[in-house]
Amino acid sequence: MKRTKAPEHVPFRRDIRSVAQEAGVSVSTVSRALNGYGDVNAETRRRVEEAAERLGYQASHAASTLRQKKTNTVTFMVSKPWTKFVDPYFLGIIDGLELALTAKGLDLQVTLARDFDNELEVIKRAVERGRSDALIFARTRPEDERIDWLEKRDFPFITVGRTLRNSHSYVDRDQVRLGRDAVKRLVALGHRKIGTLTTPMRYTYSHLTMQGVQEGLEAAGIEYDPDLTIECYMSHRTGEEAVTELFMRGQKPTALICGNDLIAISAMEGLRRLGLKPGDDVALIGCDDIPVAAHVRPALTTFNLDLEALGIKLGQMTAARLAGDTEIRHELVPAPMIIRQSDCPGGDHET
Amino acid sequence: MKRTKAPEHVPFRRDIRSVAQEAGVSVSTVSRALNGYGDVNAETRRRVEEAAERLGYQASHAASTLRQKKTNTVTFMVSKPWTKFVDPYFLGIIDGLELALTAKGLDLQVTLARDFDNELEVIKRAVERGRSDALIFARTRPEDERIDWLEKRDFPFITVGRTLRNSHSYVDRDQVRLGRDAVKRLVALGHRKIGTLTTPMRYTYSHLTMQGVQEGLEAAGIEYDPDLTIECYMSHRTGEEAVTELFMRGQKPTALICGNDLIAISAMEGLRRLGLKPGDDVALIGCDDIPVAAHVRPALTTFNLDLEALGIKLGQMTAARLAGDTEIRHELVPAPMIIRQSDCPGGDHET
DNA sequence: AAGAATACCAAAAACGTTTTTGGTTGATGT
DNA sequence: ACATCAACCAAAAACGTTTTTGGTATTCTT
Repeated sequence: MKRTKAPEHVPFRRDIRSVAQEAGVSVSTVSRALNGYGDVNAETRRRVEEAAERLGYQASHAASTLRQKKTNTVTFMVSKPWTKFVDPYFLGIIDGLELALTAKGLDLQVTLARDFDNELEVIKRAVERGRSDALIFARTRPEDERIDWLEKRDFPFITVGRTLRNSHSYVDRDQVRLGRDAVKRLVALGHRKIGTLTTPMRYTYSHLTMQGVQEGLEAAGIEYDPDLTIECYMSHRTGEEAVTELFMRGQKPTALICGNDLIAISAMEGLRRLGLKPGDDVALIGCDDIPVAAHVRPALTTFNLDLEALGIKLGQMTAARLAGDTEIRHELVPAPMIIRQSDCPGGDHET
Repeated sequence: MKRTKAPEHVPFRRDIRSVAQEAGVSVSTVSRALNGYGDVNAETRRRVEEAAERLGYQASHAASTLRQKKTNTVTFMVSKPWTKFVDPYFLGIIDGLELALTAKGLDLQVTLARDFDNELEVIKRAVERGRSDALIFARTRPEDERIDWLEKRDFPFITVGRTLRNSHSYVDRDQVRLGRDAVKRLVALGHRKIGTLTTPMRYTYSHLTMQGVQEGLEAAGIEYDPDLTIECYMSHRTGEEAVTELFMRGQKPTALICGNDLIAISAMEGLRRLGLKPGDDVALIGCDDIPVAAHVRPALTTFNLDLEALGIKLGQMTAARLAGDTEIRHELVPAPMIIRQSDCPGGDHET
């Protein structure tokens, strides 16, 4: 039992040299064999692969990264304010993303940003330390300093969501159309006084949804009343509080379009507290189709989003970008409406 | 403008040598200054830090890992079957985990396992390629091959949840006590016929909860009837279907203890379909206090779990382990009951 | 059968750090 | 004034790969 300077508890070396020795070839041949380059005999390759298998060898990621100057890793950054409440959204995306990336031999790595200010910090750190080849993040804002920084550095990235300039590749849902569709549906049901409980306006997608809502109202010949719109922050103003505030203003909408499902569900509670029956006295439409939306009473009418498909598209775009595709690409995925029970006819008798 | 062999589009080198040049010191001094070692003048250190800042320099992670033989990174593995339905659980933990780890100068990295079989694969890959110094994962099973493999390799890891042998460090919730408390509460409300909709029995925590339930029943002098227990898989048998099956068996429980909140919420719907009023005809108790639990009608009585606290504990244990603590540690966090409306008195008139 | 082409492979260089080794400078004690 | 010591720092080695360079058998061409 000869241990060639075995360090501490490690039973034996698992570096490329031990594989070379085991297979009876040179180090460089092992590398070529394992990385699938040419110039290596099929028989030799087999021997090398077997030796590697036997030793449980995998090339050190650090060493190979250092040499190749690429990590074969893509980082997805998720911001904390996001995690807390819209969880399925985030997880669905990385599910699809992971699928598409591994298919291309890329690793996915998820990092967290503690808070708003921390986001740029996290990005800088990841990029400057060279921990990944591309970055993906969501919750874009109309003016987004993360994007400014990355563009200046010419570092590959793709976002979920748009900005004002849209000078970069993104994947997004067709929020404008979603807003229009929601209004159209409610108008068709007889509603004229339609309120909106939006997600925070610092995000681009909130603006786009509102744009859709306004377009929908205009198309129906209804004047948009800003007083019927209220911004919700899940941390300190949920749908419940928003509804209360809306009615305290003296507004009596017969229908509410909600920026996400959690807002809608908590708005239901707010309505009940005011003695109104959600889905009966007041129609509600959500936005995300979170898992619980179907199980709530009344079951929530909302918009579906195929998160996995979105993630896959994201992964494919990223892989293409890393393979040399320099084109800036914009992809919109549709958001079909899921009709359940929370939207109801109404409006006429209330006016 | 002299660019010393600038590769491609990169404006200038960002390696340690350029920092050394900028600061007018040697490479080794830069390293010592930046990593906070002694033997470097305060003034010199300041100069170096400024130079690094000016150049936007961060030590290459690959290079420093290669040299130090440690990554200063901890990997949290999340299994896909988990992500889909019990999202907040997962995210809450990594929130706390990240907090504790960054406080100790460690990076958190999250990876996904596509499915059951993939889990070991992912672990092997991460460990063999040396991408992190320690591993954390959840959803432990009574016999867990991931643990066997890691123990054989003597690789540092900590789990969320227990196994049969418990030969390793873990953090867990006191599920047994939770089961007992749930029964105690329902018995106090007058229930005698108590059903259980468990989470999949392949996970240890399901067993522990059931153990608690049985202990609770025994303490109340009620015989445990296996026919009142039914296993739910969120993928193909939700609480709704489980309830249906339970009543089709001829069982008429007056109360249901549910393995998680989503089971409870979908069970409510199942009850309604049978013409029963959840929280009125049949009492329900959930398990996780997911964000929506309070907004559902009837509001769900359930058990809280301070996920962030759990994550923090996890992070601290991991950091200690990496700092040389070889002790095997077991930590249980409490699970206080959150009483809302879904549990109701009953039972007597039904028997 | 000789030269050229091909297939295969070994040796060495390079990637960007950290850490060890050893040396220089300036201050301190006698 | 000399030896000692402390403080600071530069040079070089090492980490484990990948890739380039160059060389040696083997096969192919004529």
